Amino acid sequence: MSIQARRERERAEREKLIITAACELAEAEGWEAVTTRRLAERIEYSQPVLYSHFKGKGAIMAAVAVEGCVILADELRAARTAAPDAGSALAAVGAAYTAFAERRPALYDVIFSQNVDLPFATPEAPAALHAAFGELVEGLRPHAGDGEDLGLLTETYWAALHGLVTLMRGKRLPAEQHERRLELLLKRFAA
Amino acid sequence: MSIQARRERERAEREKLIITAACELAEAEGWEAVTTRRLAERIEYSQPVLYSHFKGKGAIMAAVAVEGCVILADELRAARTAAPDAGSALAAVGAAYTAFAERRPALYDVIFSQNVDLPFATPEAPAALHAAFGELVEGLRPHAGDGEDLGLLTETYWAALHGLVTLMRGKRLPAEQHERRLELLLKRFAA
DNA sequence: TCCGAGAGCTAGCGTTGCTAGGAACGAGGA
DNA sequence: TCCTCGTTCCTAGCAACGCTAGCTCTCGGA
Repeated sequence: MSIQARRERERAEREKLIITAACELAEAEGWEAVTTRRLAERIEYSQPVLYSHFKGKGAIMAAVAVEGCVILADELRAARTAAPDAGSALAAVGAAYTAFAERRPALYDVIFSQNVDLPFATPEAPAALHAAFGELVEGLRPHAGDGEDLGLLTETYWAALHGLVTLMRGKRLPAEQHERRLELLLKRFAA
Repeated sequence: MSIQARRERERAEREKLIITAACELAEAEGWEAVTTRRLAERIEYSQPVLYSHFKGKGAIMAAVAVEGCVILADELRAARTAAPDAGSALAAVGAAYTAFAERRPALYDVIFSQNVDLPFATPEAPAALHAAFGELVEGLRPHAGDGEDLGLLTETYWAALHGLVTLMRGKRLPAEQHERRLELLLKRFAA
């Protein structure tokens, strides 16, 4: 029985190892550099071992995405609660969001841009993702107009942040004016 | 001399053929289905012929993107000039933009999401892309506040549209509420 | 009629994600 | 103590990918 337990524990540890290795590799060299062979080499096991833990590369990316949601939610909450007043919380959360995207692009991409077979716009989505969205909701709550759906308003604000971030990372928008665009966006959403 | 001319004409036609084949294939089955082998089969030439026209698959995608910019610019201009008044032009352009993204997702992706080695946020960017951006600028002009940079405001509005579109296509936002989110965005940008 | 340039083909390289099949290890029973 | 059987993990390989080397064959020009 305890042998079984040890095996399961070791297996869980190795699974964690795969996820962190994939995350590190992606952040260091981008997702296109994350191949199953390099990943296997990094965890010092053979390639097929990955497939005994995950259905495929996509499932590994999904696992990294779930971990990433936790980090993002933490950072957004920290930013919001550290804001001096409710009025500046929106700006704080927005800045934290784009900072996360800039600082951890691979993590951001796998959560919000890549196709990773995870439930998103449903209750089954990762709890941390709902938590992250909740931080945006709280940031916007004081600025929702009468009769405005707070959830929809948050989705729209979130989409704007996402657009700024992805267009910038894809070189469609010059990075140097990012702060001023963020400022403009805030002015439009702070009613 | 005329032989030379005929050859160059045929070559140009074949190049066009490659681009339209890539575009059609991408729109029918997505860019991941566009392989050099399938493309070659489709144009009824062997694979290496593609490389005598384009440096690689990326260059083919870039060519498709340039074509796509022309279509997008046309549709945005049509929407804006058909708007009854300057006040509704912003809504018209925004709706036309997201409609384009929804109707021609492969084209939209290659222009705005994929990595395609094209100059974007510079004067060397495709002229049609500047034209498309110009339509957004004109839509926003009546709504720019005093001291607001119209260019930056347009970039921000554009980013918001882009975010709505990409999050929806990536299943991060439910499609059914799209119209209401667009409405909310418009209300915030129509000063 | 012959030659040479060039266009386009076949074949193949290295890499990708993923899988089949066998070897080796280790727990449990005789 | 030894055998057996199940599990774990590795070697090897498949099909498909982007891309390229090198040969063939056509065809315009002398």
